[in-house]
This record gives sequence, structure tokens and C-alpha cells, in this order.
Amino acid sequence: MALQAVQKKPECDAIACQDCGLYQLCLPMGLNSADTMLLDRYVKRKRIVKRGQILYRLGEEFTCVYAIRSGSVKTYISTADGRLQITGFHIPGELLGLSAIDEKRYNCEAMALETTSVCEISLNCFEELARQIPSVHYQMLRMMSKEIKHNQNLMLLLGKKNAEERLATFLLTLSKRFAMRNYSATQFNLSMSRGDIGNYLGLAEETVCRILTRFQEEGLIASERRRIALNDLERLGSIAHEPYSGVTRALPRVRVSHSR
Amino acid sequence: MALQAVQKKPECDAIACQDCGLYQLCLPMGLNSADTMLLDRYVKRKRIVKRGQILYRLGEEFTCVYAIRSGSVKTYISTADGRLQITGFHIPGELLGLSAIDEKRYNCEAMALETTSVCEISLNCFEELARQIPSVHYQMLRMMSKEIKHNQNLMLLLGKKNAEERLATFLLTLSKRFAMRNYSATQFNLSMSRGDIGNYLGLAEETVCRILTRFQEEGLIASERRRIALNDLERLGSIAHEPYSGVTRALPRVRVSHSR
DNA sequence: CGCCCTGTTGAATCTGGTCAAACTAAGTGG
DNA sequence: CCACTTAGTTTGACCAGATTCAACAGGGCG
Repeated sequence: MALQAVQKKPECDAIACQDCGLYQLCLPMGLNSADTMLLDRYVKRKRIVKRGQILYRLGEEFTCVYAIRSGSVKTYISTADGRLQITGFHIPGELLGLSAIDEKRYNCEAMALETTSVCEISLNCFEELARQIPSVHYQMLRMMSKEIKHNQNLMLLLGKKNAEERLATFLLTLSKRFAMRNYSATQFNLSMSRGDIGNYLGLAEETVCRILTRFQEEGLIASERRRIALNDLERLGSIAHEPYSGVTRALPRVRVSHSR
Repeated sequence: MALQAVQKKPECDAIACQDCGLYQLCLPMGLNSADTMLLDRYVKRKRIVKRGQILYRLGEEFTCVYAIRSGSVKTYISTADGRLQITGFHIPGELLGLSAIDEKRYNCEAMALETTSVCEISLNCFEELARQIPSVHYQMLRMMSKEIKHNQNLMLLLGKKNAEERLATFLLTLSKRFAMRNYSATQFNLSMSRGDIGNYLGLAEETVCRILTRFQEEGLIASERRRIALNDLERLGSIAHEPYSGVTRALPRVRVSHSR
């Protein structure tokens, strides 16, 4: 039954897995080599988009999901009067576009932050894939569930955290995502501008700068332009005030908090 | 193929559909009477929770999804130091808990805002249901896709809108959801407190009050405590600055906006 | 009937935004 | 290769919207 995850050991090798984010969808299902072969057939086109180019537009017909191979992408929505809100930054190994399933139209716009290579998987192929390997459906549910959780944490950040907490949270979240993909957790470069970071976190560009300098003065980080090093994950963590995970015990005593 | 929605006319009657939110999952699939019968078998328990009682806790094992029959529920997450962020208000006909699928634990806490009646559908039953009616999977994807879109709009609100815009957006969104379920779009009562509204919108309780009074002075609404009437949907809409839908043309000229 | 919770209003404070300007890095074209 | 342009980043001064603190009013429930 698809709803119960098959938890065999994955057998496709790490290189192939890193090569294309589509594997992320199937890896946790424990595909055998045959399935992995099968998978390869469904990756139709590889596409390169340059910095600033659009991968898909808001409202455009939902035709493909995209798996990022290298580079990075931002997704954003906007008010009718033109204010943008960046809803996510996406790095290699991540899958894009799935949430368009309901309306058959992309519900955000995706723009490359740097030269980016993606796999395009057409919807038809994807459906065929799900027919061949039923637990793909379950895997899709898991990924969307993960995205919902991520978005809820972002809502907590936007609704309740102050500027310092937002920046610290942002840096640590990035760090964890890089670490998960075997990149350095303490040293990486930001493919997005200060403006983008501010936009994403609900802060002004200037505030982002000021707080980064403050972090630097306090020895928490070292940053020069896009290059950044996290020198004190510990202290950053205590600044960030991560969401409560709830595994140890019930929620802490309710403090019907106002924001901030 | 499940990914392609079956778009037959629904055949189960409206009363049954309103009776239990589970139908919402199946309605758009165009179930025939036999399937509808089948569905009934999977609704195991009905449960009544009183105001302030918890439906499920954060981190608790994912055992059931809940369909709201009557009343209303708030869901929220929190920082480790006890600040809460309400992530959603839920009204009759809506389904709760689906996003726990990834981690097999509820990723938020759900509390009744008033005396509320829900259907508990155990995961096992749900899986059995999906086995019997394959497009249930597809329907789940659609619902989660819808939730993601909703959350993104909330991120836009929290990141870029000022207090007036937030309140106007909130009232209109509620109005639309009520209208969709054949309740009045212009007159309803808020089951949540001013504090809850403020928490949800990233504002202080006092700010919510002040702006509601301002709206009332300007004749946009009439409100006395929990009872509210929207007198000028038009003008509320222009205050709200709804998200750009993207159907007519490309995104408006980029204005790399700071927040507020 | 009185207490308590929710909602409302006022005044002071402050975080973070806006505006302006300088500076740096990276292109770009002559 | 260099002057020039452009985009991105940083810092300072000032300001405004929203929060905080506080006091009070009114309903509803025990």
C-alpha cells in the first residue's frame, strides 16, 4: 500500500542521485537498479537558465516539474500592485513546481539566481512514472507535506521573530540544507542578493546589511559580499529561537503572545 | 490515471456533503452513489471537542485526519521559547492533519475555538479508502497543493502588507470561504478572539481593535464583538491588495520592494 | 451579583523602514 | 587596457507605524 512507505535501502549510487533531483523523489522509496534505469527514461530534457531568466511564470499552464541539478532558483508571488514576496530559495537536489497540481497552473514564478541547470520532467512522463512505480504518489505527498511544514516555519518567522532572529534562522536553515546535501555547513556563498534575503525575511535590504555587520562584529559570522562563513553555530542557534519541535513533551506554557 | 482528475458531476447530495468534510476530498472526483456508500463506512468516530480543547498535539503520532462537521479550529506552531503563531483557522467542510504525512507526527497543534464536531478518519481506514478509490491520492495532492498556495498568500501578507491590508485581506478571505460553503459572505461571526486574529496576522491585539474601529468609522464594516458585517466588499478589496493571480498577463513591472 | 475575560482606547516608546549618499565590484565598450 | 556604467552593498540620519504599557468598559458565566 502506497501510504505506507517502503523503507528498503536505496541502491542507486550517490553520484547519480546528486546528478538530478528527480532521484530525491524516488531515493527514499528504495528503488532497485531496474527502477532507477526506468527513472532515467523519464528525464526528458535538460535545460540551462541564466541569472535572471524565468523558469516558469505565475499562471502559466502546469506542464513540467523541475529538478535542480546545479545553481539556484528563487520563487515568488506578488500583490496586484507589484510588491513581491519571495517564497523560497531552491538549491540542487530540490524539486520545483509540484504545488501547481491543484489548479494546473504554476502558482508562483521561478527565476534563476545564477546560471542554473535543471531537468524538466513533463507531467505526462511523471504520470507514467507514477503508474509504473506506485509509491511515487506517496513520495509526492511526503514532499508536499515537507513544503507545508517549511512554509509554516516561515510564517512563524515572519509573524513572530525580530530582525536578528530572522537572519540567524535564515543562515542556519541554509546551512542545514547544504549539510544535508554534503556541502559545507559553515561556509558557502549566497547566490541571492541582500535585497532578496530581506524580501524573503520581510526586512529591508538595509536592515539585513546592518544585522550582518553586527553579527560579524560579534564574531558570529565572517562575510564579505556573497561569501559567508558561520563561525558560531551554537550562538546563532540560540539567537534564532528555532521552532519548538514537540518531540520531548507538550507545548511550553501558552503565552498568548502578541507578535515580536 | 490518477493524476488526471476525473471531472464527472458529483452525485452525492449536498446535505450529505456538508455533513462531513471527508466528502470534500471525494466530491470533486465525481463519486457515484456506490462509492459514496463506501465512503460512509470509513468514517469511524465522531468526536465533540469543546472550546479550548486540543484535537491533536504537536509531535503526537499521526493517527487520524479530521474533517470538521461544525464549529471551528485553530492550528498553531511555536518557537522553543513559547511564542505561538497561528497558522490557520478551519471551518466546517475542511480537512485537518494531512500535512503530518511526511514525519508521521502532527506538525502543529489544533485547538477548538468553540464547541466543534469532527469526524475522525483513522489512517488505516484512509489507506484502505485510497486503495478502493485510487483517485483519492490525487485528491490529497490537490488539497495539499491548495494549502501550499494558501500559505504562500499568508507569507505575502505577513511579509509585505501593512496592518490595514492584513485585516481587510483576512475579512475577505473568511468571507470567500463562507460563501463557498453557502453561508453568508457579508455577515458572520468570528469564532476567534481579537488576540487570535492579531496573532494570525502578525499584529498586536490592540492594532486589530484600532483598525476594526477605523473600518467601522469609515462604514466599511459593522462589528460588535464577535459579530461582523461587511458593508463594502468593493472597498475592502481595494484596501486588501489581493495577490496577483497572473491569469491575464505577465507579472507587473518588478518593484524590488522592501516590506511594509 | 460580582468576577473575570475580552475588547477598547490613550500615551509613550522603539524597532525597523525610508531616504540619501558613498563606496565597491564587476562588467562593457571604445 | 582603461574610462565609464551599472548593480549591489554598506552606513548614517531621520521618521513612522506598530508595539507596549496601562487603564477602563462591558458581557457573560459561575
